[in-house]
Amino acid sequence: MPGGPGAKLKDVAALAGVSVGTVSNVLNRPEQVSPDKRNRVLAAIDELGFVRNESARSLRSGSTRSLGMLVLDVRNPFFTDVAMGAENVAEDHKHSLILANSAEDSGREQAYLDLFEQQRVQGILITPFGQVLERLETMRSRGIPSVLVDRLARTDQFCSVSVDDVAGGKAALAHLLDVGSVRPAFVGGPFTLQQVEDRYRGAAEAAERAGVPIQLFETPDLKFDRGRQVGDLISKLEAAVRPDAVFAANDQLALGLLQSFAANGVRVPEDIAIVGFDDIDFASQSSIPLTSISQPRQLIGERAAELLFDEINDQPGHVHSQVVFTPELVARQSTRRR
Amino acid sequence: MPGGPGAKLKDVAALAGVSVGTVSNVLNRPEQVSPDKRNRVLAAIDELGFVRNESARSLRSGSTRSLGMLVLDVRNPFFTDVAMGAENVAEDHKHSLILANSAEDSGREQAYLDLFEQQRVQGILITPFGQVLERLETMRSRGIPSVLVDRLARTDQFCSVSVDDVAGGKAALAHLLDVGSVRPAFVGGPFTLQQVEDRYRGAAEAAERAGVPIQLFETPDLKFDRGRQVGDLISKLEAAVRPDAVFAANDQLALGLLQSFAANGVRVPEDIAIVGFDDIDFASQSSIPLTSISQPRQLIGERAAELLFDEINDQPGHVHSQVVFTPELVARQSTRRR
DNA sequence: CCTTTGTAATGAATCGATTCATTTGTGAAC
DNA sequence: GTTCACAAATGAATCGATTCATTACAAAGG
Repeated sequence: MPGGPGAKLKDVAALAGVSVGTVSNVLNRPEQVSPDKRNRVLAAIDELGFVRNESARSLRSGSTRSLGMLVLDVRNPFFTDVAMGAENVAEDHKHSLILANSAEDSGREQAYLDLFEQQRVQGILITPFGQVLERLETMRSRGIPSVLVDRLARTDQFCSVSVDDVAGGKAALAHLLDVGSVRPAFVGGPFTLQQVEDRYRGAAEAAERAGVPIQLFETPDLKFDRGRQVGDLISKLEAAVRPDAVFAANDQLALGLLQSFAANGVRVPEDIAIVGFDDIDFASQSSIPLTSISQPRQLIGERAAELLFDEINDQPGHVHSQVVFTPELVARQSTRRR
Repeated sequence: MPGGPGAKLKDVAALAGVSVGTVSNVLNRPEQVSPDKRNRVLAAIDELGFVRNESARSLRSGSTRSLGMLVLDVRNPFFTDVAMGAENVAEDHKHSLILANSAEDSGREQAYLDLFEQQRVQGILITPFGQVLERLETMRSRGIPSVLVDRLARTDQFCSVSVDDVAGGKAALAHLLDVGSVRPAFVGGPFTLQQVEDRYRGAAEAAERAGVPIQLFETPDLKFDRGRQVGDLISKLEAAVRPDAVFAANDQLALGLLQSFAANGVRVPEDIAIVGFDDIDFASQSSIPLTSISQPRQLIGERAAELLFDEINDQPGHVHSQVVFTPELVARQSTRRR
């Protein structure tokens, strides 16, 4: 069973007493080989511990069996969930997914695209960070298509899978009003992030429609610590002017707010209700379970991978499409009606 | 700049008016090429948009520039942090890291090892799930070494990087006693997991040394929901017999306990103190920040990758070594002295 | 002026699997 | 008995870069 290190196709053929072409056929089109020889070949493979050399395979055949996926931050559970969805679809197509992390760094982003190009991946799933759309178009013209993930393609040059953040923002604020808020606030930023912009816009629309003003607390990023800072700020306001509900642009911020409020004796939801966005696992696992806007993370990854395979296989006839999911509000204790 | 799709080395050579060997040298040993030709070649590469074919490169040269990493669960922030550490080291060595997720499934684990073998990765970082040590030894004998991550190698056949869970357990319980606990409990399971076993053993030793009995709540897994279930159970106990402190085998469980206690009106830390294990981000981000045992996650990944490169480069002279980090207790509000 | 030494450059052979045009073999049909 | 159709098997050519033995050339030494 062990076999010497590095048996090759030729060795298998010799041991099985067949030609190399036949061994190759057993590997790639077993149904075209007579059962007799097929078994002999399989036995030889087993005996020699033969493992096909993927480099040689893809060099000759001209195509690899892999996709590249480039995300903004592997540490964010949102992206690992999306990646798992994509991976499952890739697996169905007998492809493997190479997961890379641009870590919100243009240099790394470019480096990984270089790598994908050298490896001749069949296609790329990407949450773009820097200015890469032009390069992606070039890559497509050279035979490597890509699909934008968690980001709506403005042009019709790409397929994309994203979530309707405006609708999400609207739902969040509508819910807050519904549980009785009269002084809602929005916490988030920077507004250069399309998602923050959209979520705020949705919330503002809903507020305006109800004739309620909305306070704005802008943050330089979406991390936990910012949430805590803003929370400390809000806690110090006089009860008469203090918001009675907060919509945070993501769950990290919301958790920061929650921790600050707990530390400052502001009760949630009695004094202030909170809605987050993303519905990461830890939203529901917080001491006070957090109401949040839930995105179909795994589904996003699946659809993106499906679109990509569609483009890979269909090539000329492919029409780009933009899939937009509508997120859903999941009500929990942090907005329980007072 | 765009260039036709798929320029190859030969085309570059033709355009630059040099031989293919020279172009290859520019790519691999630029210092051995005269500046004049080097520049002409680089210009040609740029003009044609040439991208080297990694399959051809590694087929001929006999070695790839990649490592495989196989973790138990990409969704667990612990592993993504470890992976980031490993990735950084791989990058320093101009290698790329292929991250794969066995998702605690033996089938997937085997499938990814197949893949790594076919891709001829230079080495493998793995948190084993099923019975794979024997296979890993076979793979090493065929030229693909591996390092065990977050798991102590019992044999001296492997390098490994892990954490001293016994010491961690000891520290956790010592801390609880230190803040005044007289009826501590341990929550976790199954005990077939080496880590659970070790953490409990450490805690039990510390308790025994102090002459304090320790209650045991065994769970079938380490997930959040189990923590909540056990929490509900504990909350219902009469105050006189109820534990006054809990050491949870990981942070997920601890967060579950915390949520349950909050819901049942059991105050933390006044009524019950809690210590977790792993110190994931969400431990500190909980409403009541959680005391936890912190592991140097990134460092674990870095050291593991370094050991792997050591073995890859040193081959015959390599001596396997077991790196064991001692975890550190980070005290937070959940164990604040009453 | 010839030889030696060393650096640059060359290009044919090579890595290991796949492909495909060709050959071989088998049974059915006439 | 011969022909035909079709399935199975063959093996040389091929993918694109790297390698390395060889050649070309220049400078230095005698």
